[in-house]
Amino acid sequence: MPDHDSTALLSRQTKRRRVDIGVKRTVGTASAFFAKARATFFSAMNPQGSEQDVEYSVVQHADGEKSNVLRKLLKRANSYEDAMMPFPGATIISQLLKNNMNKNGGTEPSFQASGLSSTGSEVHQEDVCSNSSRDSPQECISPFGRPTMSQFDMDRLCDEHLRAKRARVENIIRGMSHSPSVALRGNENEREIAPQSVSPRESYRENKRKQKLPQQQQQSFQQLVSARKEQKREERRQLKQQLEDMQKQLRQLQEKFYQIYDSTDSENDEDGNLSEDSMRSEIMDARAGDSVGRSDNEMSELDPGQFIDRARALIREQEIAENKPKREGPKEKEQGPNSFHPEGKHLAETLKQELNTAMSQVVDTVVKVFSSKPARQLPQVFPPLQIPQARFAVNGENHNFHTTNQRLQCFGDVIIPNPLDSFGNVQMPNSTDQTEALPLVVRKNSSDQSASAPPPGGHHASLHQSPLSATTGFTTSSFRHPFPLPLMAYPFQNPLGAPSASFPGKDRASPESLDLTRETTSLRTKMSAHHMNHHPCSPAHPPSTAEGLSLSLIKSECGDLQDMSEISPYSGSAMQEGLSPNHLKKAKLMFFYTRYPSSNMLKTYFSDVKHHSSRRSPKCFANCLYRDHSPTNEMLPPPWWNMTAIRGHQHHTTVDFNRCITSQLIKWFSNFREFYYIQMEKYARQAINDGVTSTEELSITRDCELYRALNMHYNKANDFEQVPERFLEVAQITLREFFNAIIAGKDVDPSWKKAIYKVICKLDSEVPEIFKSPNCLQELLHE
DNA sequence: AAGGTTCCTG
DNA sequence: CAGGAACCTT
Repeated sequence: MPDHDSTALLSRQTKRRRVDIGVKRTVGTASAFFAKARATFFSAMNPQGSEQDVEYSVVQHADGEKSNVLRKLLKRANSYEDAMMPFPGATIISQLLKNNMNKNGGTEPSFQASGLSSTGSEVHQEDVCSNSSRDSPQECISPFGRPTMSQFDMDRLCDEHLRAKRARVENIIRGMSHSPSVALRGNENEREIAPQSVSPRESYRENKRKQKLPQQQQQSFQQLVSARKEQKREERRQLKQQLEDMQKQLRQLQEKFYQIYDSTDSENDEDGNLSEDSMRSEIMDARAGDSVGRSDNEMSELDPGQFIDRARALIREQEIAENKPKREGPKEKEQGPNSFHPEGKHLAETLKQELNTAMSQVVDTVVKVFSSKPARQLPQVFPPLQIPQARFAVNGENHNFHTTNQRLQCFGDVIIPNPLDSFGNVQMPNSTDQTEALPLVVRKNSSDQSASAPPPGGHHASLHQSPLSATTGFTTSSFRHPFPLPLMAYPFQNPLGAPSASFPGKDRASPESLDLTRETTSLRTKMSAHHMNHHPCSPAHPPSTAEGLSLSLIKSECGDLQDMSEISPYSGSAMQEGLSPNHLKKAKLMFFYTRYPSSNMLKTYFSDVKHHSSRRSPKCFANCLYRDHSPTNEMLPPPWWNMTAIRGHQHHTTVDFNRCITSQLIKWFSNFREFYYIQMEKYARQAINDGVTSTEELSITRDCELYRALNMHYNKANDFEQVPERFLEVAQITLREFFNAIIAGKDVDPSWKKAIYKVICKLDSEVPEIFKSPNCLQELLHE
């Protein structure tokens, strides 16, 4: 119970001028570094970044133009020449931006036309902003406002966005390059951005927050990042080498291709061959380095389902195009190529084979490079690489989606052009050049869900239809695969995923997913900590892998059978090993009686919860453990404080889990109060705005708006019909307190609400005995 | 030091 | 709703 003694309260009110009021505390070193690392990785690791820029017609427009994967590959060969050759000594970033400029130049300021832009630029922008501070947007903007001695100054066509992008990217890089060996930029621009203007306000804020630990983390992060960078450079060299070889091959193929196409072209001009015309123009476009922002836009705005459909259509079209380069009638389709252009068909076959072989090599090599790297190298900064592969496996197993051929085509046609499109957020940052097929995998699932009925009896079906009573089949299989849950959970807005990894875009808003959000998110806790209890590391994880996994990943990826079986809507009769959604519901109903339950009270009323286990997230658990065992009593564990540490201290878990589960209940009530008071303040102010002058006019009835809002929150299904009258009284008192305080102008005091809290906490009423029963929910809701 | 509370953020 | 940080009380 909070101390609401008046003197103490006074001192609290005066002393506790919280420095964090209205202040965004972004000492989130981990996330900042993660973001930086992501950015750097992208720019440094990705010569393909330039490829993105020059990879144009990912998907053809709706005007009927035929698509041809081969053409794109050929164009990419051109692109490499365009991108790499003219700037042998330029930095990657410079090339990247140069390409952007070329593409955007002269036309509209199409922000989305470039590979770095569309979603990518947003990512970068976000990163930079969050690196500094969200409260001072000037910091993000300031570099651009200054006169920049850009090496592209001469180019009048360069618009603001491009300079901004450049500055942002380089700003990120600068932040990363603590090691002198990584000099990714060196022109005058950096010097201008370099002195990071730290506003007094921000430095004040920064000083207020603890810095010790972030520094610790920074050091290890820096070491890891720089080590990683070296590896990446080496890999990049190798990959570049390969790509150059590929370029040569492709160029040769391209020449052959042109010859054939030109000959057939001249023979068939009378047909007004669309595909050939468009192809020629496309080639011209590619050579001119024009922007094809439109197709990029189309891509980025495609639904996952549409995306897949598009990709498939492309594949079909490509095959058709290759089978009948002459655009025969349907009847002659079969024999046409043979009879009229056996040579053409032969060449097409040869080209296909060679391309497939070449692409296979590239894919294999890339995958091999990454799979050979142990995930533990960069546990925190770079999440493990096994994930994409696991997803591959799951995908191949469940859907048999990609033949090698198709995968190659996806690789070449869809993914490479924009690896950081809207799905870039989902993927592991370090997998940009390796997990190309991932977006398709994920989208495949989503498209299955959204576009068509769920596969009968499939995992999706069971989870989708009855997520709270999932079958054993689901859970066992989920246990077999280390990382199935995000895939499974995708239809629910990836509820099990890390918050930062939510899928952007339209596919989030299906009604079902909205309905399920609340439940599923509350399941997150269950799905995680418990797994650690019984399967500290699933057998599929060698220890090194588990260590490499960030806690959040483990949290989101692991589930197990008991978790799922306990999610039954009417559980609560059996001894729970943690807090279930029903406990949440119960707690909410209890809030109608008590706003400030003591921890002892919570323990007695949630006696059916085994307090030796916890649904608390592994991270919390880890933090608890760390707090207990840290010599310095730091509140947060360093990066190395991970699964190993947890496993090493399993015997301490009883106490820790106990504490954690209680504090989770406490946290729930804290959250309830927060909502409650926010509503009160809101309605009090609204009443004032509505001209209410006397508290007498403020009353709370069961059909007033405020009550409905509260009831909606704590009794969503409205299946608890015994909301006590006392709650209405307390709510009315609270509302009037807020009203009076605001009228009196007390809300200028930062801690003006404390006085109200003091009043309200005395108004708790006794919680009925029935709430002590493990079956209280049934009894309460079904009488 | 530990537990609890609030504020803020995602 | 959870995580995290700061602050308060005991």
